[in-house]
Amino acid sequence: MNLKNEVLQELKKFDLTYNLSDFENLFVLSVDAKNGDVCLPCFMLAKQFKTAPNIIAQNLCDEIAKQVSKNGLIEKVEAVNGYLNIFANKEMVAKKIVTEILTEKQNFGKFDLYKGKTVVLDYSSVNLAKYMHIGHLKTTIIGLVMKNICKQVGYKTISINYVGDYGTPFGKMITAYKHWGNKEDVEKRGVDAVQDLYVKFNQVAETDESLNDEARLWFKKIEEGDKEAVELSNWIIELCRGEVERLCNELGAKFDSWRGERYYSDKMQPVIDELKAAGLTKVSEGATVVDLEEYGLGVALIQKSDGTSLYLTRDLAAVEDRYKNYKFDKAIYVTDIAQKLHFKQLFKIVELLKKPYAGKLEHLAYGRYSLPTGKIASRMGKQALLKDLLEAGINKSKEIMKERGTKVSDANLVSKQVAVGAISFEALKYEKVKDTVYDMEASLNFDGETSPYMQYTYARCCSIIEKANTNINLKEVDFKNITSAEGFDLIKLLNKFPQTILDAYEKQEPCLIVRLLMDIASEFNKFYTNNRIIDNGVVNIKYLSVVNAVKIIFENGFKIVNIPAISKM
RNA sequence: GCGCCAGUAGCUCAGUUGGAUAGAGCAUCGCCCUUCUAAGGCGAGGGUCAGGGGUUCGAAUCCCUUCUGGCGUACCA
Repeated sequence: MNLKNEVLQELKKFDLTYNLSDFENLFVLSVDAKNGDVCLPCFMLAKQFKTAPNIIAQNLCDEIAKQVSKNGLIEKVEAVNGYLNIFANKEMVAKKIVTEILTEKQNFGKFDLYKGKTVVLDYSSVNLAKYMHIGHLKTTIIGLVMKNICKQVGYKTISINYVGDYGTPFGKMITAYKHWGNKEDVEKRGVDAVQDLYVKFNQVAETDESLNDEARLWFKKIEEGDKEAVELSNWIIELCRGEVERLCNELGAKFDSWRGERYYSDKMQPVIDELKAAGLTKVSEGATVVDLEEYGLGVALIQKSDGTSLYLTRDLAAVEDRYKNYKFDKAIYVTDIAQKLHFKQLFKIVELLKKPYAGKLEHLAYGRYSLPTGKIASRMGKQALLKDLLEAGINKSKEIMKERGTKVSDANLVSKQVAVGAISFEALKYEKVKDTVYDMEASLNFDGETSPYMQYTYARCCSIIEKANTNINLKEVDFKNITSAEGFDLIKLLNKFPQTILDAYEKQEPCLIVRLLMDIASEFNKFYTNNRIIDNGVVNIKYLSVVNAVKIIFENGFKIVNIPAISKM
């Protein structure tokens, strides 16, 4: 239910000296339950009516108090410090919210606002020849969760892992292989060996600039279709691909398409021709560029002076292809904030070309990770790898279950679910734009505000419901005299779920959902400590209905934020 | 140099779009398992909201400015 709106509707029935319809947007949900459910700061009214705010609040309070009816939504009003605090009828509100949740179940918090529309999400998109590390976490998880959020508001979603299987990095790989690689070793150790070669390349290239020239030459050969170059790069990619696919699967990131950059290797010429025909290009220092200075976007490079393509060139070809395939209404690119200018340039060029998808492209940019020791980079070697984090999470969880003597049917599955939850949470817990120092130890601390805490709370709900083993007849549920501590505050939090989904969608901010779920977990644990749902074998139906509602919200919410719901842990 | 982003408790972060006494978790120190899962609950200490101006009934939030950090700024992605 929309508590604020319904309170406003109720207020309209009252006969008041001040016409409140002009001030509807001033009403807010109270932050603190002691100040009621909805409140009106009267300071703006004070200005308009040239009367002190506390007097206006008191006048309103007196008028409303005389008119509140026993069966109305508004139960009580108070005037405090220039605020009019409105207390809703707890019994009615609780009943309505719990009924809505238990009736709508998995559809609670679902919308069909964008029904019939398609959104394409480009996320994860990692370089196949390197290990996935903590720096790849946000794109993968935030992308996946944004997809879920888009689905939740009605979109048809297409998820694309636009993998890095092309470009200068592969020129580097071939160069390194030619200098220091050996076939057997690479075939045997796969991505491990490839990663070592990449590190070696960067070490040597620091002092020997000719190595980079060699790499660019190898990339030129790849692009020109040179047999050896193409075969070598394909070979490396196929050896490494499995590792990325496996990890994405483990994390629950499924993709509709794995079409990577390489696919566009022979589809860029039309794009370049089109840009030329539109008179947008010029040749500068031997390279083909689009000058975007007049828009404050610098110069966009389309073709290097050696004739090879760039990321931007491929992105132009890719977006054209995606529009042709999916006729999307919106496309979201989930990357690091460092690529901001790149996407601004891409979007501007698309606009200048007057493409039908101009204005439909969005860049969801997130802040970067660093390590306590400094920058994180694949060329530094194997640091903060996702596979290690996953493994450490599994071990930690197993250890705790062993200590606690928890008996679950499949300890391997549960510990993996805990680890996946912890990894998802790591990527989602803060506002996306924040730069984050990644501390493995801290992310494996399962006490306090963590994903295991939420999962554990959910397991508590399941355990109670199982033990109660009682069907709820909603008509018999009575919230008479319910207090804040008896679940009313908790119920009001549950009611925020649908609006939070919409906020998360509009702001592209998945952490809003995670934070609400965390607040619910915390409030539930208070509720759980203060009230006995089953007392001496007698089930309190009122409380049990709240537990069921909490369970539904967790299930709906967890599914969106990629945290597995575990019924026993 | 220019542009973008950030700066809140020892640490990591919230702060509902300008509202009431700035809140959580971690860490530290206490308390609570013969009753529904202690991965839990309760309590204590901890603050110049980076500094300085301004806007107004009212600012962590908006504007200006300085400082600090990150990123970008033509042949990487």
